[in-house]
Amino acid sequence: MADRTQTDPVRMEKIVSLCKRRGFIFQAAEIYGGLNGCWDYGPLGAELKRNLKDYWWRVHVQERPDVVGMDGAILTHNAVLTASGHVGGFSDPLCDCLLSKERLRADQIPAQSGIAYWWSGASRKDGSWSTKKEFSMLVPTDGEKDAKTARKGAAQYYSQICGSGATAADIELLGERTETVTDSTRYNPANGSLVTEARSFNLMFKTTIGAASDENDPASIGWLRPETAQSIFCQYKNILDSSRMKLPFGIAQIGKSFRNEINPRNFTFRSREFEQMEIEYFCRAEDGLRLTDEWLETCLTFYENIGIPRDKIHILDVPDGERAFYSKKTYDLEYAFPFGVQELQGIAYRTDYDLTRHQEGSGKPMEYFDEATREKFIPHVVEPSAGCDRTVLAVICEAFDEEELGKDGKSDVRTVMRFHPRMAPIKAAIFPLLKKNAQQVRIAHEIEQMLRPFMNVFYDEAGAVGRRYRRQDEVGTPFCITVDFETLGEEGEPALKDTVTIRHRDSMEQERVAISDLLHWLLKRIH
RNA sequence: GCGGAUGUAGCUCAGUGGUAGAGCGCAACCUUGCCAAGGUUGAUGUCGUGGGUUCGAGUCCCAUCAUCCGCUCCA
Repeated sequence: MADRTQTDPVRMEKIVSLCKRRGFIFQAAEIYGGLNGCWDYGPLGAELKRNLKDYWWRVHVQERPDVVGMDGAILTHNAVLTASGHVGGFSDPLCDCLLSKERLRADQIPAQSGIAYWWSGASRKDGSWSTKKEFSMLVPTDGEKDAKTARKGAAQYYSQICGSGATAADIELLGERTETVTDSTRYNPANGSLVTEARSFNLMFKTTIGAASDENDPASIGWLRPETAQSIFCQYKNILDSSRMKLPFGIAQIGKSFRNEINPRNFTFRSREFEQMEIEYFCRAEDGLRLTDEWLETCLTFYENIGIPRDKIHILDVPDGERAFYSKKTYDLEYAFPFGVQELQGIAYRTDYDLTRHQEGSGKPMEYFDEATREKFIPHVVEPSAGCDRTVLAVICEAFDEEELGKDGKSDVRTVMRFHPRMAPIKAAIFPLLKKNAQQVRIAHEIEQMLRPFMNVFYDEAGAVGRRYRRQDEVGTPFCITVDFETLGEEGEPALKDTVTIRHRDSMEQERVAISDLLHWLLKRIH
């Protein structure tokens, strides 16, 4: 297995730079200094993302008789997320060690007893600095630390906050007192240092609903959904009743979700606002594990069909103990981004956990009645859940290539985005060989008008044709169509009249296609 | 959230407290007969933002925002 920690920051910088330069992805609110964790898609990025979503929807919903779609509200009822466990559990109490600065999960600090040494402050022995900030070190009853170690730790702490390069030896501790503590979770077990007050980081965006809303009134609390899944579970019964679906069947949704990430990082990979492509596939309990494996295969095929080869996807069979407690099986599909191997998608067998929670929370029955077996039960669910923006980023990273084309000793690097044609933002570019040739220009425009209703195309006549090819390479246009002198029938074989040159992005090779065949020729390749 | 680094034209980056720069890109015209970098002309900057020091700040100081790296986190 490849080294999971291997990174290539230079490559990533080039990708980010190209994304901005060519209009794929910009930082949100850039002119105001940027908004942390938010990104905007430019003209080409919007096309790319739309191509991904459209293809996903076509393959997973429209081409399958057993999956239907929905589009749920982003604003979410407080009760929904209370029942799902998000309101109570979607936050972690965190605190920081004052001495080592490491971050700790407050609920994972063991209770310790012993003598706590407190200081009311400290000063530098040369008198150049002093503080009245309190600090404490614990000497546990059963530990190896003693008062001397505690004082040493305190001196180290104060020397750090002194900020003028003082060492622990330069510091004088003030106002020492001791206190017996029992079962305290306020001290870092690793070094005995006091930790900061636990702060709860709720990862959900809270809001209030209604003009006379009161944020203390539970009835007016609303949330931006942290995942699309919950609206599927909430509407499961309505969809079942209105669509006449029979188990096993799935409900798919593409839409925005929001998480107030503590630390957005890695370009669009971890954003505060992101789009998900999720399916909840409902089934009988005995089919859950088998269907999880089937969905794994379906998803791998999907990635292959958008230009991410199977061998680039790492399949992580999440082991016992690392899965969510309700999940009997989870696969994480990971991709080797230039910033490391990271999760693209999860496929989780979630049992009947979610529907059961909502049955309890709402008091409404979530059961399914199986006519064949005369059984009534809450269906189990397999959840293939993919990050849309992450997948766009993976498609971009996978497509990015720099090809060495140097000749005659001159170096020439061709930057080319090798998008799968069905993902490419621009499907074909149309050029007249010479913009001075009115006939070529006219025919090129006619071809543009002919193709435009069916696909995104781009007309260009500026500069030498070679330069135009290269410009299209950089945005990943798979086909360039050139109207030349053969098209006009003025030169070459008469058979070439009304044909055009098609130049392939990846191989740079050319072939001739009749104008009358063009539309069919292209549709076959971009579908 | 902590620590480190960075922030100057669309991009990549120079810039010693004293007039804002280069290469590429972009626009127009010329040239161009199929794979970039030929010619002429041109546009583009509150030097991330806000304070401060100074006669004078892109440069020094403080704060803040953002990005990257390392921690941490990622139900």
